[in-house]
Amino acid sequence: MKRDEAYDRLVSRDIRPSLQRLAIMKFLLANRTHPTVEDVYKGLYQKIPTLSRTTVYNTLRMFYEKGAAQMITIDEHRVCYDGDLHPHVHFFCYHCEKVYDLMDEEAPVQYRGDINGFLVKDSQLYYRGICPKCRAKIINADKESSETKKSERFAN
Amino acid sequence: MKRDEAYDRLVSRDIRPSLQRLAIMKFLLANRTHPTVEDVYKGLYQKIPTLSRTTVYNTLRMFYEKGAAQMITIDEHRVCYDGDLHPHVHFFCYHCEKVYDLMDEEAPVQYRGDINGFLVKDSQLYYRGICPKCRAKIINADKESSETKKSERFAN
DNA sequence: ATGGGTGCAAAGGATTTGCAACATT
DNA sequence: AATGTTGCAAATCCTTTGCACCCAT
Repeated sequence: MKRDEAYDRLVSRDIRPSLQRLAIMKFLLANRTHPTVEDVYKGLYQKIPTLSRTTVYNTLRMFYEKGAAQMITIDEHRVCYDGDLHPHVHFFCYHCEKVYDLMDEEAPVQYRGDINGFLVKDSQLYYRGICPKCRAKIINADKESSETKKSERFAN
Repeated sequence: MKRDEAYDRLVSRDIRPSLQRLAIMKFLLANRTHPTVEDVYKGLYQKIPTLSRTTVYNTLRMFYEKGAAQMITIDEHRVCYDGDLHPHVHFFCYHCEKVYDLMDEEAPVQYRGDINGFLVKDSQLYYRGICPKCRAKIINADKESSETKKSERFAN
């Protein structure tokens, strides 16, 4: 049984466990929804009213740099983070703009180290498309209107 | 021998080959350096002085949506594009901030279609780390100074 | 007192939007 | 005429930076 996963995650990566850092890491471990900076900030500033976005930005970035979190750039508009360090595939729905895990899909590569002189430190496998919920919505929406929908902008 | 690869690429994806679109696609096919919007704009506005960034933004995005180019979000700060449609691995050096192709690496997955209800339209495999040139530079730089360098910010 | 951590306000920069002008069929 | 395309200017929004304050050692 693990005592404090967040605390351990921090100290094992040489990150001093300040109040804010612990709270942010706890949030990351409790919310496996690939939160953005804004998500983390909003989820936390009630408990920590003095929290600033700057701290969240700096802290999440540092978590990534120290290997304590994954940084996900699947969404062109904003970065999000993942406390789950196990390699897994991410799926971005460009209809609802959410990021999903595709756990069943194997993430075949997670190379580290040297590849032809390139020093690989982390890797990400991204799929993009439309999630099941949005597919269902789109089918219904299509029955009612004919205006251009986001899903239709993409080639099949 | 191919007549006009750019033209063919456009019309085959139902994109009307305007002057600007042709120029942008030509640029993409001639410059396999993963150009950003700014790169394309700067490379073209001498020949097409009236060209606007807006058009480059809109056009590159549309190329992606129509399947005429790859959109690469490996760099958190800006999107870049790739006229090469063959699946291949991209490497981002967070020292020089350039995107490289890792052609030797196989891109093992390029799934399309339905995965557990998720409709996959495109996929990207990204590696991040330090490129050969920057590794060499860093080794030399380390001999001279001891200030914190970008490469040192990342855990090993 | 010294260095690390935090937070505010401002700056920076990439991308999008609204709309008018233009081209094309 | 109608529709699609382009481009300017403004707006938006994510992220970073500079700096002062605070806290812990």
